[in-house]
Amino acid sequence: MALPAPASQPKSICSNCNLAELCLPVDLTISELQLLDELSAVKRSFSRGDYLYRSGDKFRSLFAIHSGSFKTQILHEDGREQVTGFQMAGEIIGLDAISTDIHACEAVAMEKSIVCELPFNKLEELSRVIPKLQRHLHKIMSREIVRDQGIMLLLGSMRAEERLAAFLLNLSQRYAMRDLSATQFQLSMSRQEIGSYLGLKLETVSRAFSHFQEEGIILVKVRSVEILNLARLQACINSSR
Amino acid sequence: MALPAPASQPKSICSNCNLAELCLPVDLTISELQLLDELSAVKRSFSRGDYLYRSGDKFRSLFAIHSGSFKTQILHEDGREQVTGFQMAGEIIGLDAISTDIHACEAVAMEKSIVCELPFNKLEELSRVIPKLQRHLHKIMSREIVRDQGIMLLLGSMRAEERLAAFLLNLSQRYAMRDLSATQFQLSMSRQEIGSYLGLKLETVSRAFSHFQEEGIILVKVRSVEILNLARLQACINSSR
DNA sequence: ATTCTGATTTGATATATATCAAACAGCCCG
DNA sequence: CGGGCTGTTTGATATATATCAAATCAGAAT
Repeated sequence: MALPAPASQPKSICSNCNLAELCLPVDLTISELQLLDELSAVKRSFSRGDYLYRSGDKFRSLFAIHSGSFKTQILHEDGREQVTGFQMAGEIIGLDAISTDIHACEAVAMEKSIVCELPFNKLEELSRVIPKLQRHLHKIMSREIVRDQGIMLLLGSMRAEERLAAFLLNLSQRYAMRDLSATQFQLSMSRQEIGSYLGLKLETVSRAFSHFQEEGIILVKVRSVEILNLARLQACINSSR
Repeated sequence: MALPAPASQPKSICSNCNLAELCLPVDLTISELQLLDELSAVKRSFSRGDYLYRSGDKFRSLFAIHSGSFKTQILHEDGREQVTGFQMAGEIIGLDAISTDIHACEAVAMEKSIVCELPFNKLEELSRVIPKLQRHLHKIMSREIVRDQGIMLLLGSMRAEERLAAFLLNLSQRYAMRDLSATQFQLSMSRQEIGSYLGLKLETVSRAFSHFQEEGIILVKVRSVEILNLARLQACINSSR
């Protein structure tokens, strides 16, 4: 596969956000839910371009994206930057910071977004008391590891068009999971950002889009994409080198 | 940076292995240590080429590498494979499987190796009782996420020689951490495996080695490497494109 | 020591992607 | 409504890496 896609679904931990199945953690008892309220997650909102956190910031909380979307990126001294992911509603970010208590990357809002702050200390306390929450947290972290390894596969062994196909299919699945159209959507990121994520230059991304359109696989007009033939997009990924 | 290297040190959880500071978890009280013994981690040994687990295997345990080393790799349907890491003594593998209860990648011994099996259920139970262990486990998972993102940066934005330099420096640091020479070591992996890890073909890896040698930065004779000039190797990584 | 096998190095060439450059389109703001 | 800005597309060309091929080397088995 590659970009193995949020395997089942990106359940988050944010109890008081109303994303239903997406955001509520598995099946907890009433008393467990009451405990969860202790998290009393603060909500904060962000506009396009706002930083949720920056590289070097002290770590205190994980963040559940309530609405909108973010990108995470690493900066290298010499100005190079690498987008490491695009996160959408129901997903958790900030996991990288647990390791050193300092944020290793930065998170930038791609559009108007609302985020629940989940103080990590409380999360740890609660997950000592609620085994289901503990397991949930572990799964979320592990899922991130699997996702990252999928991207390593993509970057290490796929060619440009395969990468773009994998990217589009991944978006498609994630939209579907949120009961949005799997075949028609708006991209919230630029060609340049897609390129950074996929390890390609923006011109290469643009050419790959154009080529898919010539082939009748997608319809693309700048930021709006329609997938005409999911199967052929899938097939792209298996063309190997 | 890139390949940010096990930030502080790869402390593991395996209480009854005697790797001293590497393998013992932080500072626990006597009673906590006694609890840890409940893990009663079984030790298993492996020869070069043996599988510790395969993709698709049911997940039960994490594994602490007691001695020797492993590689982990993902297989793609069409035969492509991507080495996702080389792990050495004191490091924990299997984290990717927590997500789905199924191993997402496979782990193969690179040499004679001994491994402590850490049943994950017990680990979760214990970490509910020993907050330090809980935190430790979270840090290990987070460290893996940071490591993976470093590799994404490497694969997404570095050229061949930079990648090899980053790889050698990462090995160097990890050997140093284990009180082995930071400048002279044997590679346990082939050019082909290095290539897979770095997203390059084996010939490209070989040429990069040769070029570093011509430049007087390293001395390389097939599997044995001596770094003559750490600073210049560092400098390679910042040459950007 | 000798042969065999697979890994590594090195060279010649092909190819995918980057780079440079220009035209074009969408959009904000006066 | 018309600049001007920024992002996108497209073309021409350069370049890094892959591919193909052959020679060499190292280590294992005999």
